[in-house]
Amino acid sequence: MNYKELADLIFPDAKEISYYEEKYPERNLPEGAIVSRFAPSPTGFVHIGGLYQALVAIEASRKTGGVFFLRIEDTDQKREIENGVTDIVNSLKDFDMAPDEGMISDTEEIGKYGPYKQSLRKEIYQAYAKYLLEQGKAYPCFCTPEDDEERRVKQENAKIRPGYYGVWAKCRNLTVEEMAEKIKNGENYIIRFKSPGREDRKIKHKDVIKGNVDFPENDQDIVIIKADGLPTYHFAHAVDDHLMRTTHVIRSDEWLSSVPLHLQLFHELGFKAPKYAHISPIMKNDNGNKRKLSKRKDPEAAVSYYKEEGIPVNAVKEYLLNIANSTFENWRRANPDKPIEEFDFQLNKMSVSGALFDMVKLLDIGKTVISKMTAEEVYEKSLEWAQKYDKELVDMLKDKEYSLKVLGIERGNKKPRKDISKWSEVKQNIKYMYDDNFEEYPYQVISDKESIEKILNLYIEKYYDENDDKQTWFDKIKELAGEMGYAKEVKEFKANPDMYKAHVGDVSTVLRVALTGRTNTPDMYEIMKVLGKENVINRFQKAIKEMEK
RNA sequence: GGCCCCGUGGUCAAGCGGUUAAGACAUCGCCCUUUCACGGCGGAGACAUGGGUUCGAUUCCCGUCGGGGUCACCA
Repeated sequence: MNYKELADLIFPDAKEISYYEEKYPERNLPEGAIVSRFAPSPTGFVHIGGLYQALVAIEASRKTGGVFFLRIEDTDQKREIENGVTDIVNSLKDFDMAPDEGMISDTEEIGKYGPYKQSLRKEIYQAYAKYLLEQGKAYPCFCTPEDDEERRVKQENAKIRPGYYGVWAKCRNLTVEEMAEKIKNGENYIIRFKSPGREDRKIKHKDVIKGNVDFPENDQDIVIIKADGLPTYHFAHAVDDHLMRTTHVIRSDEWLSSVPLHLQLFHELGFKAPKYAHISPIMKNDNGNKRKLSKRKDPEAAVSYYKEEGIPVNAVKEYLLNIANSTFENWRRANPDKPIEEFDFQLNKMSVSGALFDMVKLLDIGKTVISKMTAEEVYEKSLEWAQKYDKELVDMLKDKEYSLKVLGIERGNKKPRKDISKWSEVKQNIKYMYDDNFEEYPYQVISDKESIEKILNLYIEKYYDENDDKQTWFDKIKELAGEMGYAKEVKEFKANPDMYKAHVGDVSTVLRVALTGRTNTPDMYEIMKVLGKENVINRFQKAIKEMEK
């Protein structure tokens, strides 16, 4: 009995690896092209950190004329959730981040390097495991989970490094005959990698983001094929990223410490190792401590949150890009109207330390992004959002022509209005333009019934003319203020505060409150224009009646 | 605990041996203005700490402290 025969005994049907090497040839890509991927497990909702990684991978690959693909890492069926893959695919779509290759639905995929779902690649992993077995670089391990647990406890009690290595690697030293014997006897086993490493030796690794990092060599005989016949992450990573011809593995930095193992795996498998770029995760401040955004505690951890809140897709991407490459902000200021695709993203300029998530800043970007949109765009996007999340808004927006006017107030000029940061704010922002049943009339400086009635009546009867231009319109309000004995100019009022009870601004406020039920609104002249004469007068009359109650 | 990563204003961060230590968000004040949002101007606010190396350290080295990650038949 030799290794070859043992390998045949374990995987009798596995193909030669040359078959796969030929089936998945090196990619014919321009020099320097980055092939990267997003490789999530379908074990829960898509995390903002995942989206961040995917965005970085996309940017890196697109900027270099490479490929970005989506691989599903579903080798742990226990943790899998329903619709996991669909969620991932749709989340990427929602952010206009559909992959060039890989899964495009729960069952469909595109690209020549598939299958892109690991559970469908079982025979490939087995072929490579067999290849390792044949060379004596892997071996079957008959230790039961109980054995492993016992070992762990012993190691812990003795305060020595835990794991399956050295003298603790019991099955490592079994003879081929003993192994074959046990297998023939029907004993359960898994396949372990026979690590050639030594803990007292160092390896050097140059990470694209973290820079030079030295580690002790890996000496753990890690499991490569589990009892269910599926590979562990490490083995699948090596086989897949080799076969899919990944050039850059861009992943969360929780993987940094397994780099020695991965490098060893690539080497023993005879693969050229990819470059690694370990990204620091997005953190959150929790009572003075930094921690990862948590699925349980933080709603904003789920990408679905942004969709539900209606935070513009581009705002999220700009915010993330900003964290990824701090030069983005400067670029954006210099190029306020360019699409983000034109930004020259640099993988190696990423920050090494983890950023704290800043919702305030995100929302600020949201404001800016929305302020640059046309009324038509704002209309379409809000409607699209509303159809999913707010029927009342859908109703409001029914009259498109009118809505475009409403949303067009103070929009499209040099200093566009910046008051909406997300689609879920639209309704509150424009409600009064559709509905004149105000909960209250919060009058301010001028608040006595008599003065208000007088102002409103005078305005309707004597001053309001829907055909006035803006200057005339405002001059008339000044006149009205004068007629009431208020200061016609705010400056004058400020110069002689004792001479007047109020000023033209206070008169405007009365009109504004009567018209909109609010103290703060966009330009009132435009509001009146959009509302139209009939509405304006009706609203003022209603306000007068309201005073009499 | 071992190993690894990180540490510039509240936050994101430029800077990488000599700088008045940028900028953005947030905050405060003023200006603009019929209100708000915007815009303009200005203010306050930082190199975790102790040792080295150096003529000179935010920048380089070591320790300390602080934060994070990792040590599964999970990814």
